[in-house]
Amino acid sequence: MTTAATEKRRVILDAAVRVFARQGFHTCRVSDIADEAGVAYGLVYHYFSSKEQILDTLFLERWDVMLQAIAEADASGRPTREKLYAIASFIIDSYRHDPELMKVIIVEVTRAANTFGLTHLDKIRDAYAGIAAIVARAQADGEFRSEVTPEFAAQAFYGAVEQVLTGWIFDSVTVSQAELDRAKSMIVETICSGLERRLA
Amino acid sequence: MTTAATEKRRVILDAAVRVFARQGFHTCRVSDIADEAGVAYGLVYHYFSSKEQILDTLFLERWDVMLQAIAEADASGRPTREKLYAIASFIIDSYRHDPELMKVIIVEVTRAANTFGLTHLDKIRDAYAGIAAIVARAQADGEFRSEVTPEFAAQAFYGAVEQVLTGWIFDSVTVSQAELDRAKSMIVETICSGLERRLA
Amino acid sequence: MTTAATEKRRVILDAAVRVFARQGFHTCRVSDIADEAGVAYGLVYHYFSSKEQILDTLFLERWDVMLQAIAEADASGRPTREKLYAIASFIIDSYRHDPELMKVIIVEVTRAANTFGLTHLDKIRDAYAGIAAIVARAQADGEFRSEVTPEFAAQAFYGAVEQVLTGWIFDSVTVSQAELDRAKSMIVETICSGLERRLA
Amino acid sequence: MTTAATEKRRVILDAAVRVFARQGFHTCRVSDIADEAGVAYGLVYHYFSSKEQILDTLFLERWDVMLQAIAEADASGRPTREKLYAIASFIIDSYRHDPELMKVIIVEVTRAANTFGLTHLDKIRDAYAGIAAIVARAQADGEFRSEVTPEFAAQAFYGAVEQVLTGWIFDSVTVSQAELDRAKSMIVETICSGLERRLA
DNA sequence: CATGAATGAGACTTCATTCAT
DNA sequence: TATGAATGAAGTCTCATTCAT
Repeated sequence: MTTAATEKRRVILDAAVRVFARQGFHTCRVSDIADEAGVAYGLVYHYFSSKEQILDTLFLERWDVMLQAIAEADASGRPTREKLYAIASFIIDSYRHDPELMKVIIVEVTRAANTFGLTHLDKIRDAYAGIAAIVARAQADGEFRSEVTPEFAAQAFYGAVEQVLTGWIFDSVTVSQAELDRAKSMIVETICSGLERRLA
Repeated sequence: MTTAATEKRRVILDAAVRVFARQGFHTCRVSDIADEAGVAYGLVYHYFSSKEQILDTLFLERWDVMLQAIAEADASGRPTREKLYAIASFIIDSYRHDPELMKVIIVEVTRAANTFGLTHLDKIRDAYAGIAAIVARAQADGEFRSEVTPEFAAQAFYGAVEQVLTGWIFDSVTVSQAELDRAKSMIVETICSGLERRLA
Repeated sequence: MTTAATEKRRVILDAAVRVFARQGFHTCRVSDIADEAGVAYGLVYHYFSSKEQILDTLFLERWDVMLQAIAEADASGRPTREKLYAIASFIIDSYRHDPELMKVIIVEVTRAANTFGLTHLDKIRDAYAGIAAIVARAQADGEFRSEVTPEFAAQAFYGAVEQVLTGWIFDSVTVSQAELDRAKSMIVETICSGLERRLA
Repeated sequence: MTTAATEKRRVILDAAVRVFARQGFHTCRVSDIADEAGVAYGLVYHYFSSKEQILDTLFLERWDVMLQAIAEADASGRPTREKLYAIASFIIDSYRHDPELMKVIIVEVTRAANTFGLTHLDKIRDAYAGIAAIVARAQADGEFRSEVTPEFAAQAFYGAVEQVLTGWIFDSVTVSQAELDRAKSMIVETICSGLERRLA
């Protein structure tokens, strides 16, 4: 595989992000992707075996980076708030860096698990599990109270992040850096305050 | 319109819930709905103008009841925790009462706003706005601190509820009454504790 | 069959004329006719066995009157120009009296013989034959020259009349009485002058 | 677009002529065209956006040639009878050369303007206008008398031609060259004699 | 690697007609 | 006579995928 070949593959993937973001996975045609990429129809099938595999690729590329970010946060010895702040930051910064890709991943994959055939459910749950692990450790350390399960805490945290992103995605307005940072703080502040052990 | 006529319409709607829940809106065929309902193909089009309109009808029927529940919670003079508990209860009890319908509404509508053409975005936002109003009132009363916006608070609350439901939906296991009640408590406890003003 | 029953039948036929004229036979639905007539769907099938039979009825009702007018013109002892003038008059006056009915007969039947399954071809040809008979008699009398066949002469005459009507039908403007009369004269003058024996 | 590609498009068009002529536009299915052409169903939609567009294409291809023939007749300095003879010849020779195509154009388009949505009305009228222009010139030159309008003259002429063709089309017998030529003469002789100024 | 013509199964929707009341 | 709910066959168009060049 030459470099040129690899580049075409990338061109198609990038075009697919724009097309999926604009028209939605189900509504767009493979030819729309080819057109957007400026390549011939058949070339898409040279690099990918199906339309779905393109979405798979886009999702996995990004999600694996996120799983890694969660793992790193967990492994760092920092305070729990900082760990969760790092994760919220990673996701929100991903949105800032490539809002179309995040729109596709959230709208077409994580929020559409049913339609997508439950293919990526395990991968998605890996993220919740990673967050839950951080919470469990905080509970073990007495930092977080144990009245809620780590699984629920992860759902609340991730649910808040995704809900905020979803709002931005469908508002179709550009979000300022300040707003992005404000959101990170609000999420961590609210959820962590809700989870922390209260002093007597 | 006779009673019999109305009943057939209902039979079709109920069948559609089961089919949408089982196969997904995009994947199922109109004939699947007709078969499930035990009526002729064409009768579906006698009562509904398209497959999409069936989903619209199911969503609006239920969502309007929920908007009403939110409005009632807001109007009640009860403490904020109780208001939010009432809302979480309403949604979770809806799930217990008819998990398939809730699956359809969440998976095919509220979490699929893009695919669905943004048709119901305003309706969906009405719910967030109703919750935000409750939070805003609590902040005005000094009960909740003002560091987070009511809009974010609503997103965090609703996001947590939906995330929990989504978990159940894709676990495809029956959830016990105790688990349902536990979830209500955890959601309200976590989010409200996160939002309440702390004593000095 | 009571009078009331007969009247409903007529109401449906009259409604069908308007609907066929407005939407075309192929494009309209039987329900459109029922709606236009203000009767229930099924009643149309009480009086007529099919949509096509309604058109058949409308056509035959009118066409038989025209065949009679042609026969009467032929039987009258008047000069040939007057015979043909009577026929052109009959057709054009039919248009003035009920343009929608004539539109339906011409557009959906006489000019659409193929689509309509050739059902009425013989009836239509009866009209040509009647006109041809008049021409043949004029040729036999030495009034018309014999260089053209009576069949062709009938085609030229009827073709001119229908073409003029078709023009009005698709102009969708109201035609004044003067224009109608002018057309009668032009048709007879042109065709008869073209057919008459020239003096040496 | 390679030559092979273009050829398949032509194959489909030619097959459509046969199918439309045999079964009628409304009665035939797109699959009939594909079968007749010996190509896959979808290929029809690769080259044409709808069944109607196939008919459009067939009509416009031929009609534009006819408009050109009319324009050339008008532009030639020849006597009016020769101009009109050229036009009648063109149309009748078109029928001899490809009776199925002419059947389709006349039955499904020019005589079915209503059904066809009036799409081509302007194009059709261009032909009448071209003939009317020839008549108007003859009137201005004193060759034709001015008692009839050029528009009517064009209708009478074209109406006669189309009526003759329609007769052949529905007779479904092969017409000899002699009959074709005879028809040309009769049309021109009759209409022109009817239009010409008479000597005092 | 690159092209885009060719394939054909599949789904929605329409609507003439029937029939129970 | 009158109603309109119920039926289901039929047809257009879409589009993912394949394949010859």
